[in-house]
Amino acid sequence: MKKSLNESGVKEIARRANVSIATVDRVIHNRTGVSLKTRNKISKIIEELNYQPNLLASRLASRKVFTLGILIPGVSAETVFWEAPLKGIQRAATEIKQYGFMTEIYFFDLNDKDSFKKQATLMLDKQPNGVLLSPSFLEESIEVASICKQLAIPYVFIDSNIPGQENLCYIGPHLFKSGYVGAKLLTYAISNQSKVLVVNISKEIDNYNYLQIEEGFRAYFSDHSHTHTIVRVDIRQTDYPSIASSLTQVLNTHADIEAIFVTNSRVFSVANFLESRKETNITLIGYDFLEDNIEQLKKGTIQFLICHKPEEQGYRGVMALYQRLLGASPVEKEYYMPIDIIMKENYEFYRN
Amino acid sequence: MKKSLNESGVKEIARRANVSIATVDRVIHNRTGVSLKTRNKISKIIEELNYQPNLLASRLASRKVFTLGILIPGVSAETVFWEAPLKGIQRAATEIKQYGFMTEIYFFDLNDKDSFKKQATLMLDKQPNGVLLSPSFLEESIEVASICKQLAIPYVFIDSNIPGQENLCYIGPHLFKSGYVGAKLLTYAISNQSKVLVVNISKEIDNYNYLQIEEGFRAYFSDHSHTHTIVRVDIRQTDYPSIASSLTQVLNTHADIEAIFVTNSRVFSVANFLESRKETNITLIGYDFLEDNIEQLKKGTIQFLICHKPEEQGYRGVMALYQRLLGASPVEKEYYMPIDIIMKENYEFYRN
DNA sequence: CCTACTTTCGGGTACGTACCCGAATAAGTT
DNA sequence: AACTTATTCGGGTACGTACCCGAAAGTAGG
Repeated sequence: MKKSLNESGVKEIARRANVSIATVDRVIHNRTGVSLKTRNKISKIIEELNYQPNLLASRLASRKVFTLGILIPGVSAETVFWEAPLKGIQRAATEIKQYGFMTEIYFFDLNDKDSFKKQATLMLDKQPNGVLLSPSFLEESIEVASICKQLAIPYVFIDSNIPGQENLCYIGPHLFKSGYVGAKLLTYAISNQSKVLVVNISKEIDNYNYLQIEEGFRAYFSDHSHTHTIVRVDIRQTDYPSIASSLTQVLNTHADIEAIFVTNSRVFSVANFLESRKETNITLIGYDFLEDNIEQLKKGTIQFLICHKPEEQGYRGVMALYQRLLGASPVEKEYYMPIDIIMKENYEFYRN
Repeated sequence: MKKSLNESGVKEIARRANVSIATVDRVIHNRTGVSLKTRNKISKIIEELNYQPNLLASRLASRKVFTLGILIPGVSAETVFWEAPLKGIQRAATEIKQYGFMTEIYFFDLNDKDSFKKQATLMLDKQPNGVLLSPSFLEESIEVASICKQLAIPYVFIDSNIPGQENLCYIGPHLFKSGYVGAKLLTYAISNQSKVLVVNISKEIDNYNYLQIEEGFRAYFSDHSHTHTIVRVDIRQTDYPSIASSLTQVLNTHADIEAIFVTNSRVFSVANFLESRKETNITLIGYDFLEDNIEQLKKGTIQFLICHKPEEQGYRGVMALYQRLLGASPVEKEYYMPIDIIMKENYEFYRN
């Protein structure tokens, strides 16, 4: 079994144009040193042959190493979520390593703007060939973006987006629609004219995300001539005692709450709370495929989890840069992740 | 930016073992012509260095061409479903083409056992290096499997499985659980003690699949001390008039049906029927992300679609063979697809 | 017309692996 | 011991592209 003779390829182009391989190569990489006349002739032949460079040979021959800078939140007890994107990033990293891609990951603290700035500087100082970041802090992220733009470094946002930037692409959820779906799921479990509670647990940060989700959530009710009452509570401390005390207060004031929608992955805390209070009649919906959440899903304390494939976000983010730098195929500007619905009955087959 | 000097690689191994590159190569591909002593020495060094061959160089240098034989149902008005796996297969095919993989697709008629046999023979006569098939016909598929086994050709099942075969892997849904999920979704929309209808529309074939789904569906109700009545109907003709007449009859006999569960992708026909009858109070659930189904989902005639990522099934099926033949990484024996839930509110982000 | 410099181009080697061919050595035979 | 045959091994080229280096051709200034 032999490979079919390669009819296209630099060699063939060179033959047809009566020039050397080196000259063809110059045209392909539009380097200098080719007269306009030959350049045109060669370009035309390339066009005709619909030449596709052999990526294998190309990467093998090239001594160039591409460096990718990744800027994401570090994983802590409070940010378990970021385990998944990290895993995806690492998977992509090993995959493209043999193609000469080096990946450097910089972790920042989600509770500390300065750490973001610091890590960003560290990253950019290395002048990477591509950047992937989670734009958790609006202003600071825009600054990173503008520096990248200046240095002609393509950059990709994951998990949350900043519209209007010239990023290579965004890979993450459509938060508004996601909240919308959450509301829809809620309505399956509650009666008319009932009271629902929206819970946001986070340390003031990243409530940019939160706002869009809640907006979508509320939009569903207003789109469907709602007869429900929406109560909301913000919990700024992420430790369990704080959460418990806040929730106790709310549930005491509103004894008739039928359902709770938690806007991020900390649903399990709320679930723990409900469990301890032996509240079995409250429907609970939240976000993300975390171990703690799945545990409560299995027990039935949580009814639905919404998930946006965080691991795939990380993976695709890296691969988008890879594609771009190799120029293999164009990159979609906005890659919205599916809004996946996870229940007790289908969680075991879910791929994060 | 230069690539870091390659510390591992055949050259380094050869240097350390005091042999030539050719000899190292012989050991790596366990070819003959190496004395046991040198073979062991080299093996040990390979172990120590944790040598990973450079796939790029390997594929480039190899003149070998791998052929993959694909055996799946052809796409027709009745089997639109198979568009998706086909698309995935083609995507994978173009991706691995530059690595020297040729893909040949053989289509058979889902209503014609003989066409399956015929296409299978055509495929196997070419002695492909790997086989991907949808084992739609039990006996005939087992025969294909045994021939492959004999010829030492790895083979992969997609969409439905035949347990106990020595296939490289299975890629597809867990049908029982899928039916289970369907039942769960139904219960969100119906009242207690109501009557539900299970509809199976297919020409006698592939009811192997159907049985598992219905089993799961029923299991949910019995697991949850059901108070529901389940009516079922088999429709052996897939044209609309036949479906309409069957359904008319059923709905006339059972006027109090609250929900319908269709066991495959032909839900849209049922939806059309309900629409024409102006039945807006019946909950409808079915399978697959087809254009016709989405249309009815948007209109609200269908409440839920369950989907198992058919396109990804095709893609992954091919890639499993690719991985195996290149020996890059081991292949999971059973790759169950997620059981995805699609509603009006999240369909636009779904990736098939 | 000669020298100095710029532009345009081709030869050739390298990337890491696959594999052919023939040489050297070992084993067996008369 | 001489010769045949089998076994073991190394040299070297090829895969398709990248890129270095130096040669040839063209341009300008005197």
